Amino acid sequence: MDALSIGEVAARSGLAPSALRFYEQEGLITASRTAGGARRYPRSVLRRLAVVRAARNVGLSLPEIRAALATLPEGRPPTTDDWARLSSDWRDRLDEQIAALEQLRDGLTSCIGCGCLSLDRCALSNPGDVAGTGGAGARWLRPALRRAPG
Amino acid sequence: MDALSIGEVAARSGLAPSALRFYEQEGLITASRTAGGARRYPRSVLRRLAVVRAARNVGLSLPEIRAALATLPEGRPPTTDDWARLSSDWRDRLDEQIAALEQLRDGLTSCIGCGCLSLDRCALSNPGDVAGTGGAGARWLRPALRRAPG
DNA sequence: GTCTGACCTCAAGTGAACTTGAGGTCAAGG
DNA sequence: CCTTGACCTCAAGTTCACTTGAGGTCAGAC
Repeated sequence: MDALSIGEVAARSGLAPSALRFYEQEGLITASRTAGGARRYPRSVLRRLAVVRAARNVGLSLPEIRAALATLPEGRPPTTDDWARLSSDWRDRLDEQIAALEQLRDGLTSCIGCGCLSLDRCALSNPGDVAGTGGAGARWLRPALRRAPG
Repeated sequence: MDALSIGEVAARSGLAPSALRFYEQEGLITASRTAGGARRYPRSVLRRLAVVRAARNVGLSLPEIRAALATLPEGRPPTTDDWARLSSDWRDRLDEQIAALEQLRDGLTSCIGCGCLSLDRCALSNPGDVAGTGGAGARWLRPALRRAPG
């Protein structure tokens, strides 16, 4: 009654079963097992997944989310205080992202029609630096928004 | 005098030589060759690369940028009108991204402390849907901002 | 004449966040 | 008993925007 199968959690959360297994592997959620080896999730996993999704939307990576979740109690839903702390951190992040985009947009607006696009000085080509990357692979900054389930 | 080597273009644009070769391969820029086979770029490539960077900052993919560049004259710098058209399109994109982030932030703000995070109704978990993905691989929405060169 | 540095090509690797596929188990229904 | 469906594991594939590495060419300085 209180134990959900992976299929049920997938349906209710909008995540694919493969994503749920992956999240477990990454330490974002946990599951008990039936005698046969099938995963059983407590209902609270849905709320936890909602938190994960919110964090992803804010632009956190899975390791960062894991760290944030580690500050929450594993077994029971987060208290009002827990949630207030996390969500206020995330709001700050969003504010930063919005500010960066606005800066870029304003630079763009002031550039329209001027053809000024010079490498060192145009606000468009050189938005306020936001983060460094380093290493190989695709290097982009935080994604703005991710899709929510249908 | 008017022909730049790949090393010079890399230094002036802040892009790695490998990135310049890659962009050429992807059809974003072109280069002539010396007798020995080394690339020679006209000075205008710097402006073109600035446009590419601006477009990346706005969140366009390389194929999208290629399409946008295809509407510009290849040999000479874009006219004021060309640039006005592109940059106004991009500004609209930025406006959309900003609006989506603000919606998310406002949902987050209204959620702080309420612990309401319910799967179907919370604005945080379900921001206004912005785009669909589909297919395999990493699926995130447009990155917010990319770093400019030092 | 050889060394150095800048350049070349082509194939394969990188990171993130998952998905896909192959091959197998388990419980319930007919 | 056999099939169907839901589940399991583990390895490999996917996208994007590049980087890295191996192996080679070429021009100028010493």
